[in-house]
Amino acid sequence: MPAGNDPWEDLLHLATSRPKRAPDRKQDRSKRTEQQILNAALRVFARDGISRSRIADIAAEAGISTSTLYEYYKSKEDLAYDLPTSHLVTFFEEYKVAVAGKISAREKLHLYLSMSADFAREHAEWGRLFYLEIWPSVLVSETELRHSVNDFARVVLYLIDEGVRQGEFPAGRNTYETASLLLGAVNQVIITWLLYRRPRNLTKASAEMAERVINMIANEVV
Amino acid sequence: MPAGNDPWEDLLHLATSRPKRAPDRKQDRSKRTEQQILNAALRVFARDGISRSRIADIAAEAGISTSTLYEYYKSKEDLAYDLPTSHLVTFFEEYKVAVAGKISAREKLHLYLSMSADFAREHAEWGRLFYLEIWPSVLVSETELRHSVNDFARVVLYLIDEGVRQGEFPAGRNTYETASLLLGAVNQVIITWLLYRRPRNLTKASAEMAERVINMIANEVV
DNA sequence: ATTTTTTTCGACGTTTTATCGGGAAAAATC
DNA sequence: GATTTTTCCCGATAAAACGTCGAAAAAAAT
Repeated sequence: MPAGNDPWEDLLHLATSRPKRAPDRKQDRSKRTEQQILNAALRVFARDGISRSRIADIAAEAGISTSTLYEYYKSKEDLAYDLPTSHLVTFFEEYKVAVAGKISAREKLHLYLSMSADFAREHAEWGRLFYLEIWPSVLVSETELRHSVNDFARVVLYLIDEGVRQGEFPAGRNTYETASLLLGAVNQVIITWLLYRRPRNLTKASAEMAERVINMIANEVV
Repeated sequence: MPAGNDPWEDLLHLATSRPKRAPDRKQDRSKRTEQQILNAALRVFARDGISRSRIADIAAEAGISTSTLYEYYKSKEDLAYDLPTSHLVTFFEEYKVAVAGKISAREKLHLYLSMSADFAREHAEWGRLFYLEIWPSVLVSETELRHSVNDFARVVLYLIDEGVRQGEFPAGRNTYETASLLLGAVNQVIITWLLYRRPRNLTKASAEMAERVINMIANEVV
């Protein structure tokens, strides 16, 4: 699918087609091994945190030797930063499907924020890795992963702009500031849940928060 | 100073008196060495990130041998998590002084959020360490540092409650949710600045954000 | 069946982390 | 001001984790 005329479609398409640095493996056996590594790494990273995790543990968990793991990833860091991408692509794909029926920017935005929290809840191991270790990391800015991370924020930016254009949100506010407000508020809820499992019902809490903040923005007197 | 009757005073007092796991060093020479270690560690951690930093580098930067460093901290992690505390205490002390004149919860809250951003700007190396590596870390919940981190959020919680009691903010909202909203929004601005140095003027941007969100909360129709 | 390509792994070298005991420097005691 | 005691520092060295390489095993191609 080439770049069309609809910038919204283009944005989502881009987000769902980030190249997963394909290692160009020929045999099926390799694809299985790779999957085993990723699954094992996710478990170990989420359990011990990236810095405390040992390559040997991940390899053992995956049922292979350490040297085989190095055949696939050149370092622990490499593995850690490659890991979140595929999940993130999945999230964008799910969102793409779910958002299809929605018309207003408001609805799209609300869905986006709620779904991101729900995705973190459903994939809690991934969530811990992504929200608590990868996203805030100083080092992301130097990796390929940063494109996916940027896509994540760019969607919010776009939807706010759209909302303003369609008169759903008042004009006259810095879009970046508004995006930070939305993302910051919802992410804070997600992070607290990942760390302390509170509030108990993340789905409800994040949907409420999204609803509340979007309302505030819509009703803001400029 | 013992625990008095003013819960606000007590809260601030607690935050400024978190025990810095004192290694009980007797000689002045040691105090100097310790300070050299902390300074060196801050520089190295901020430059390379915790995981990439090497004990040997920190020791060299501090002008001591690695074994001496181990005399003071039993591991790299230990050092990393001990580092932010003293700065955080300094922040609370500065805030304590600055807030003395303020009466309304709104003013206190605005000052708090603005000052926290400004503090991160003035101590950018510390800021990178604290906001990007320590705070979100899965591991904080197991360290002493978490008390200081909790103090940080507790102040916001308290001030929102106070604002509600005094009629500055509407009642009927979950205080935790409101606190997440405020903290999340302002922290997002700080984090973005630490990572990308944008927006250019953090002082202005964070003050604006604080102002905006506090206004929204004050004018919210429940 | 043989050759070629792909994948895996054990053995080994390197880097980083951490320990330990002896000796120097400072403080305390006389 | 000489001694004893305590505190502090470092070189040598052990332990652990990281990373490499060549050869063997498995799969695919001929």
